[in-house]
Amino acid sequence: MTQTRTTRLERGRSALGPALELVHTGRAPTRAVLTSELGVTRATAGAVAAELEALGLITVDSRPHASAGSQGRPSHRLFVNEDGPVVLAAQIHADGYRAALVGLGGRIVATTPSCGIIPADPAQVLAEVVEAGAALLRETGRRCLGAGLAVPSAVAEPDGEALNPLHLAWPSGAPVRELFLRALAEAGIPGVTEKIGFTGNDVNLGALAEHRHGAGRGARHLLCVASGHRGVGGALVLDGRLHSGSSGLALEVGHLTVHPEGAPCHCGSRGCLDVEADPLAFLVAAGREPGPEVSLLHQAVELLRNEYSEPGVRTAADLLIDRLGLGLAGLVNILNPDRIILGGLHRALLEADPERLRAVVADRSLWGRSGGVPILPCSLDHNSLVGAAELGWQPVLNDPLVVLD
Amino acid sequence: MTQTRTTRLERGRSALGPALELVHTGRAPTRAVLTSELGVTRATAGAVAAELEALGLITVDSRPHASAGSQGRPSHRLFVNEDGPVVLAAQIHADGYRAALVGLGGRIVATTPSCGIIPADPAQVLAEVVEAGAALLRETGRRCLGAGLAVPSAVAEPDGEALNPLHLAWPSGAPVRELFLRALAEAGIPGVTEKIGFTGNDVNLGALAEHRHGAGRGARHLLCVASGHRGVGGALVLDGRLHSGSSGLALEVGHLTVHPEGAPCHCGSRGCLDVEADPLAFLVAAGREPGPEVSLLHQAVELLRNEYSEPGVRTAADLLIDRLGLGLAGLVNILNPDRIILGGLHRALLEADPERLRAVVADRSLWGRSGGVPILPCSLDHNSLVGAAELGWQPVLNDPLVVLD
DNA sequence: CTGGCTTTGTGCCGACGCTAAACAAAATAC
DNA sequence: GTATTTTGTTTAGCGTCGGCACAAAGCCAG
Repeated sequence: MTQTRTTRLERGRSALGPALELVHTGRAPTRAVLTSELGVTRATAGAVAAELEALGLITVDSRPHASAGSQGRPSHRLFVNEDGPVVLAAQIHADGYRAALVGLGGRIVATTPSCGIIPADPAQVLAEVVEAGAALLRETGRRCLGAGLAVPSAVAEPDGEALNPLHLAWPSGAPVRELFLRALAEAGIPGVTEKIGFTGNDVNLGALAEHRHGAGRGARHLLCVASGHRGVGGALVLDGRLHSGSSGLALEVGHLTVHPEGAPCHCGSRGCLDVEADPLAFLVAAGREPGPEVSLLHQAVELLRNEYSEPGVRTAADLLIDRLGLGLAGLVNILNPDRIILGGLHRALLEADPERLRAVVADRSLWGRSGGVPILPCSLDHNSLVGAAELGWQPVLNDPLVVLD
Repeated sequence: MTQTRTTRLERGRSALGPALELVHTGRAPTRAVLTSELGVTRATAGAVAAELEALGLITVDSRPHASAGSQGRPSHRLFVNEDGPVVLAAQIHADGYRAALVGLGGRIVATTPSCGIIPADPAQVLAEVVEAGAALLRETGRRCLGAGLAVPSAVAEPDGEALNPLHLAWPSGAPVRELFLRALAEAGIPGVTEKIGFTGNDVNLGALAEHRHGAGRGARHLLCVASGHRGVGGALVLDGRLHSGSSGLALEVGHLTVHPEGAPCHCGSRGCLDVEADPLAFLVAAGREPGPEVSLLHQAVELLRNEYSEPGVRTAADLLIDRLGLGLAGLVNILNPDRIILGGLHRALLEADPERLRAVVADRSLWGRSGGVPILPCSLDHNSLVGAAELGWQPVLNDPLVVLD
């Protein structure tokens, strides 16, 4: 119990938020790093750390630990408080929905199994998933500071409507943010009064999670591309902030042309990435009849992992890698990211033949410098869920004193 | 002479920079607006304005002026100081080079005529253009606070090398930023010691200028596309900041596929925007033999403006509008900007048939909401030059107290 | 083991940049 | 002319952070 806090920090915009974000994203393991990262003095960093500890958000390990061999006094280490508050995260996807409690640092504290049936009524789905989350809160007794939701469709800003949720039987334009907030209010979940944030596209939120806690950590301009059930989604994190466009419709990368003579697409064009490099396209290219029992993504990934040695599967994979590479090269020319992360089927394609994909991207993007961008598989389980939690954490990261209510 | 400044503001990060930027971009005509835009109290806004006035950067008109009919005490109006310091702006383009002095607010105070010959040695060109700028400084007796340079090629970060300057006889990889800084030092221009900024791609800088002073003012996500001599350039301003990618190569939009069966491009693909919608493509489509006397851009724009009624010209224009629209639609799907500004030949195409272009973009981008993005012609003369000046102004906008040296 | 050296953490004081609140000024509304 | 609205200024005060001195805790040299 360190009660020796002397400089009382009061509510307002101070270094508290940035400091918490550094610990949250694992970039501030000690007070010393906090000092240099924030650009403040040791005195300030110490006071900020003490305040965050007093708020119950972080813990400090004062015991001497095996130091890294450098001389000088060893630092005390800072951790997010594993037993601290959580946010409620919810995800709707093609195979079902899932609720979880996520702590600082992006750690999933508790989760429900994925429920496999999606009712056609968005309000009912959201009420069910929020109730599942509320049950987790009751079981664990954790304090809840916010909530976030990931949906498998574009989310129109500023009102948060789900546009063209192709994988679900939902109507286009369903006001998911409003329905989610209403469900939270009905379930008595606190900390969700604000009208901003809280709902986002799953690929976007997965990208945000990867940037903060996964393979995208440290990237300045991060591009994520992932194929789920049908179609291809993209997301872009610029200087730590999600770019979702002026109305939430950015990175609709599914309609890049990657095969001019290719299959027709519902958008009216031909050979779009959406129809040339998604799970269905892979199964068809490999000559398999897609079955209805499990998701197309699951079938495609299993086929790729288990039967890659078969020539037909290998050929289909090469074809999709080439198409995907062409699309990524186009994005590289436009966005010039310093890292690319792939999810879903595209992750499996990358892992099947990393060199082929990298070569295609480097070959078709301008100048080797830009073409040499690292391409990595995503590294988090349930990254959309963790990303949804980031939405709920954001007010706390902006001003940790909101914890005091 | 208002000497009644009481609250002395000292060097450091205060509201001075944001306040100056608001006046600079014309978004703070009065102290009252400054108060609300900065989110500070009237007392602070007043002190900040007084300090900026004392620094010689802005002027205050205390005389009563014809108020806008609203009740309450009329505001005093704030202006950038027309007789204040300037920055040296330089531009290299296909037709020559030009130097200018640019004040706050993006106003061109003095400019040289465009010199029509570009020597093959970058160092010599930059020495000449800087010397022309130095001569302007001597003539006008203005104080110089910085400098900026616009070049017609991608500029690789972080070192500032010109990549593939197709329009010039320069070698690719010429270290233009270093050469520019050296020329400035030789000419004794002050305020250019820092190693960051100061050199950028002309379309990027034009976009920045349009965002701050022209048709892009107020846009949150601004996309600019322009065709100059050959090829097509793009630029993106996000939340007021230029996105030039992780290595300065973003928005190389010239290789979007807009005509799958189109002409081969040096990038290895076919039907790229670069070869389908630039001035040469237009002249060829209209059945004209491009002459060597003036620039291709000039020939194309003149043809479009003077002979639009001729069927062949009209048909060629429609063709290019369709190609350009396809490329813009692809960009809209990826970037979801809230405004698009066109320059060069594309501006002329827009003005020739605005409805056709808007219809193509709306038709080929997803969802009307995203497709309804406003498309405007650029509105500044010499926007690249003004944008280059913005690079020079940036340190002053970050901390106006640098004026004190 | 002892005495430097280096790095980290803390207590104290002051300064800077802002807010809050009262007051003053200049216009319109009635 | 008086009330109301909006803008600008003055004064007091507070919060956050920098500067500095000092203490603590580990290496390293002898």
